[in-house]
Amino acid sequence: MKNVASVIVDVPAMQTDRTYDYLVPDEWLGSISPGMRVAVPFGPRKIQGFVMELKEKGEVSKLKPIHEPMDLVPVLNEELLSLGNWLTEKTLSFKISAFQAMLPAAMKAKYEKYFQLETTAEHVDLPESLIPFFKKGSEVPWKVIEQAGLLPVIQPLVNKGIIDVIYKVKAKGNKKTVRHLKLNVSGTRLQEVIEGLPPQANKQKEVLQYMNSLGDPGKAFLTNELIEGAETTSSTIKALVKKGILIEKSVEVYRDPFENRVFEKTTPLTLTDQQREAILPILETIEDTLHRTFLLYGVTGSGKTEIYLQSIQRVLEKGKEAIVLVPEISLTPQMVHRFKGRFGNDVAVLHSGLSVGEKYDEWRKIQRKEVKVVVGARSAIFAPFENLGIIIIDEEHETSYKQEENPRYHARDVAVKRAETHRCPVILGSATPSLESFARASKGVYHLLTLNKRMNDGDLPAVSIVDMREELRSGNRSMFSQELFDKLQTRIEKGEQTVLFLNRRGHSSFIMCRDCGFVVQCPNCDISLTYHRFSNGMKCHYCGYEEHVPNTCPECESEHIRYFGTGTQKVEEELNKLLPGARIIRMDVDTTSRKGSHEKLLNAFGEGKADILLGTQMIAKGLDFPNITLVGVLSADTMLHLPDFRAAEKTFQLLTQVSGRAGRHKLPGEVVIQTYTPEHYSIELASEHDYDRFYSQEMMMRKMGNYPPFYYITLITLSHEDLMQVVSIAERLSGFIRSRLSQSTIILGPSASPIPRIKNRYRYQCLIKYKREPNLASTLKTVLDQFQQQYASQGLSISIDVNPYVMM
DNA sequence: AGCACGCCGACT
DNA sequence: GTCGGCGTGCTC
Repeated sequence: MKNVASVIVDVPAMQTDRTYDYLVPDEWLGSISPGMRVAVPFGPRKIQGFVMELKEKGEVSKLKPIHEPMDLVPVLNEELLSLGNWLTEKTLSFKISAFQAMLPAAMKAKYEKYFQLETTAEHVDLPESLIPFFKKGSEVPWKVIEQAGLLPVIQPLVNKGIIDVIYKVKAKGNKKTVRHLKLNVSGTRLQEVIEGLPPQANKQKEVLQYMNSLGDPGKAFLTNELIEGAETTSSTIKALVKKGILIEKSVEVYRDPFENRVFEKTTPLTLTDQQREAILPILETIEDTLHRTFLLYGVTGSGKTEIYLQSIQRVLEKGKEAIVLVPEISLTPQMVHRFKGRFGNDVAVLHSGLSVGEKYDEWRKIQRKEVKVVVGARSAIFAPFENLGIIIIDEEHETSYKQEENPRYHARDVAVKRAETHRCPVILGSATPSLESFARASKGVYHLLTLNKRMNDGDLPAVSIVDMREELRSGNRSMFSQELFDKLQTRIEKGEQTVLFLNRRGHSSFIMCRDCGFVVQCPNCDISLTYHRFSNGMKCHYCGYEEHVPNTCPECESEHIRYFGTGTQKVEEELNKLLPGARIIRMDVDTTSRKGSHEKLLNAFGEGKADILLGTQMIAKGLDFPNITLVGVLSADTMLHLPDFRAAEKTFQLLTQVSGRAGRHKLPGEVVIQTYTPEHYSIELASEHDYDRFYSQEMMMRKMGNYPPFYYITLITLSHEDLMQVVSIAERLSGFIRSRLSQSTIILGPSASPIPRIKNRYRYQCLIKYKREPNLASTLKTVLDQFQQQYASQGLSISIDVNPYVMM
């Protein structure tokens, strides 16, 4: 009899990253299976865990029983369980973190401690101060006692066993339910029942008649529905329930984030010759149930989405399911519309704009096989489909597909892994593919599909580069070049729309003294504080530290202290000054933080309610309005100077992306790029829409620098409160790694991280570059084992990022 | 991660 | 002599 369950417990630590065995109590036998969440005792606590397998015998003799199951059906199927193990190995994360990453946040357990009065001790005299708390029941949350400052009072009682500490595992409030009411008597007996009611119960009789009059007697009513329909009150209904004539039942309902929204049904468009050529190999792969990865390289406006849609169509016809990944912010309403328009209610949407509860509901639809297509951000790659027919990753080059916390996975890798198991195609789509993917396509690892014509046969917009140094020399100190300003003005006169793009990354406003150059820094982190207008304060991006803007320079007491950098607000102000009549919509974190505001602003712009759309990264993609004829990039080079070997690639991608917003329809588009480094190849080639040349140029740079795609990289970051400690540990660590890895592997460092201190912890890092390193995984595991165990107690922490995208 | 168990300083 | 500091080690 398999009545022992091995369980991964919810304790993300090196020492607990393994299974623990528990007894399955008889009452749950048969109803607990692998992939379910269970509440288990762990030491004195009670915590959540995932059942990995059922077996006959435990590893140890004394097994504790499972406290209770937390699911009726497994939340992780066999595929996802093994995917979790794979993920753990690839990313060197804890198993529990991998499993949790695959589920909606609502499924992460919450823990609460309670004080409980021993039942046998009920008549014991409690200290007076405690009596009010235990008056209502024998359980009181730990927090309540703590806040009342009574922990010292209660402690001795706990020691004496008069009061126990109990631990509860709480599922976060997730299921939303409504009450359904049904008749409990058959239609034929109903008249009898009505007649049997007391004569004064007129209202009750009416309700029953009403329910009877509406067709089949088994029909369920919502409470509200019934109250309205039968013109009655809840007390009447309660009475009927009490008499057992009506039965009441809680039924799970979904919160529908797209409630009351009609999606116009669309039908497949006729493909262009080029599109037909591109889709053919995909359809063949679907037909033959093969795994293949395609790189769909198509210029903006070339109709990639239609290829996705028609490929999915074929997959659905074969009775299979599809996952579509889109970048976090660009999970634009427009994208959702296109999918919902084509596939209607077969689509679930999973993205960060949804509440925890809404995400849970969408996930449940997938689990219950109520949908066939999921459109979502990174984590949607774990959608619990069992019969996957295709995985699509749109804007494949986007870095948001890499998770920057444990498990540090890349959705692209997971996609390929899942597609292998399901024997289905993966489509990576982009107008500016990542170097990694394009290199793979060139080597034939991926199959390259090219769309180099725009669907409307329109030309790509003309791009002009403005050298801002020249502007400065000729006396223009504003943030708009003459050219951009002129063009902006013409658009407004003609009633056409402009998108102004401000790249704020690495350019956030900081406070600087103009006399001595002093920059206000965070006391805990080695980074300058960011100016926030609404609070007139300065905030640290990394630790949240906040202080007021000083009136005088703390260093030289000069009063010439002001903020630098260009925020969207500042641009807006200047625009208002220069073009008083222009209507501007500003999109940044401040204006889009409220739910749905992102969409609202975009809609307003689409409806022509503004002349200028001003924003940061978030407006770079998805935006597709016919009246946009001008795109301005205020400073193209801000991210070029970040300590990141992908800086040029990111700049090129962003500029290309932004330029693609102009002239997508009938009107021709123009793009103005302002920069201080016009000669940089990423800017120059972006202006010429020349991906191929950019690719070969950048490949050369990567080759010279021994960076991906020529080398794989892994970044190890150590942090510690004590500078001397990190340095010496980092030295030992790099020595150890060097001794274990092959000769051809390059190990850089240890050196201070680009941000050498965060939250008062000093940070050192080692960068490993390798082509083939079979020992890497085992070496890194050993590193974690030895160093973490050795140093965790002394406050050291180690983070390992395989294929990092953020080097800070 | 928590939590208990266990061994050394400043207090009734 | 005890209360309590947090180092060490375990949790099926």
